[in-house]
Amino acid sequence: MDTAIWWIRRDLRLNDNQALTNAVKNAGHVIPLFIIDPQIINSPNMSAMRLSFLWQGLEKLDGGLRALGSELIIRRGLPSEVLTQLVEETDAGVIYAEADYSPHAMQRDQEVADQLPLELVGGPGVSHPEAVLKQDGTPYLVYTPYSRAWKSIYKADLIKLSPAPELITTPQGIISHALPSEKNAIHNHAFESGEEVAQIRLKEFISGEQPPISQYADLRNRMDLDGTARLSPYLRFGMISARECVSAAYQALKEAPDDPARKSAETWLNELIWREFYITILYHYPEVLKQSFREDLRDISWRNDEQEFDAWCEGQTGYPVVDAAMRQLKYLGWMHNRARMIVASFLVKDLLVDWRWGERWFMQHLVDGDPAANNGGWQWTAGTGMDAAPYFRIFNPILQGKKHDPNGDFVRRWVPELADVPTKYVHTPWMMPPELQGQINCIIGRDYPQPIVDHGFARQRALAAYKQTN
DNA sequence: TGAAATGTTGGGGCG
DNA sequence: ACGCCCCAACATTTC
Repeated sequence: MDTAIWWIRRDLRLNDNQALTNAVKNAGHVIPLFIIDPQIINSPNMSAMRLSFLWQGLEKLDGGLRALGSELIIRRGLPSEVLTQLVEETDAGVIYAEADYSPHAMQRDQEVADQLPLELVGGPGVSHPEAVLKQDGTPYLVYTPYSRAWKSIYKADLIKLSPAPELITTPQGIISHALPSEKNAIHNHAFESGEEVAQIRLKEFISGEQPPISQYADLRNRMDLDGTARLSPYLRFGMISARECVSAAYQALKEAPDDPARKSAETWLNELIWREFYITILYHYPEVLKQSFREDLRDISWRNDEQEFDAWCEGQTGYPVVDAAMRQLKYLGWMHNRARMIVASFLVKDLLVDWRWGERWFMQHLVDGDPAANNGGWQWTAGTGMDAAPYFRIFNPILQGKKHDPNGDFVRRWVPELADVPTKYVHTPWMMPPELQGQINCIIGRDYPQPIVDHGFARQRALAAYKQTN
């Protein structure tokens, strides 16, 4: 077996890459291949920013490969056809790829495996979806027991990272297609693509440079601060491995036995395990992409008002925190985790819009957009998922703003109309006395919208709508 | 990884 | 000195 194809999908990295490691170990020649699958690229759920992030990530990967004596081969087409063709061309004896458990990927890989020697190794998370199960062999549906079982299986000393290869030998003269010409159309300053950036970000986060991990538990909910790791886009494309992140979390836990730091490391580890939980759920229950997990909540009479949905999308609801977050999403292709919960609760509960509308909008805009985590998050907020928030848990956008953006800096940054609103009114600008509105040249209803719905009223309406299905 | 409604307690003003 | 009321602060229940 002299030639192996390393089929790259969501593992754009050289470090701790089991597919790559296997290929290098078991074959003299390795062909790193990325297939531009028109089905994925042209999907209505694709985001322009996510695509740009991908193209730029591929360029970075190509650079890394060239430093090791190799290069990235790019082909366009249906994966099974492209691979058949390339195997014929190069006489490759095996294809290594990192497993991907989303329904679309599983079907694609099955088609390939039916015709070609495909070896799936590793995966998007630390755990295999079949590995963490209850005594009776069925998947956990509640997070806490799941995480307990997860931690008892994947202990710190079990996670051994494999270093990047020192040399990759790739046959010369294999035809590679160019990346699309619009690949550099969007440059995201908040999330520069590539494995190198991801590595730096993880190290800074752990060592406590910019957002100190020792205060993560306290600061992670502050929308006005950079209290989170901001690694989600890199995890989404495997520019850093989940194993490396978990390993780093364990390390931080070991080195910080006292409280603020210890609790922070534990909290971050749990966030990573939430990711594993949702990957596992989607693997066992792929139908959650189509409908609510809970059967008793499948026929809520959503209002689905298109105008209100548009106002939500564009950050024009009149609730400053909601609008700031939605504009942050559009601008950065990323939203703070706390903000995701707030805007999701607002859409689903206050506006009574089907959670799937919000799920789709997020997929169309998030650089880190991933079906498992995104669906899990939306079903959690809507109360329709497993171990979800109870239906009566309705976020108050004003209180959430005051609590998690206490000075209003997050609002002022993303909603410039409100830049001069004093902190007292920054989360309730419609309460400003008319004189003040004139003074700062921010007339509510003219320069910034009135709230499109009264939260108190909307809350009652949501409770009634959810109760009706029970 | 909520918020609102309702219940309880205790200090202080006051007749 | 006493009972009464008010209400903030906190606790519990409910959605």
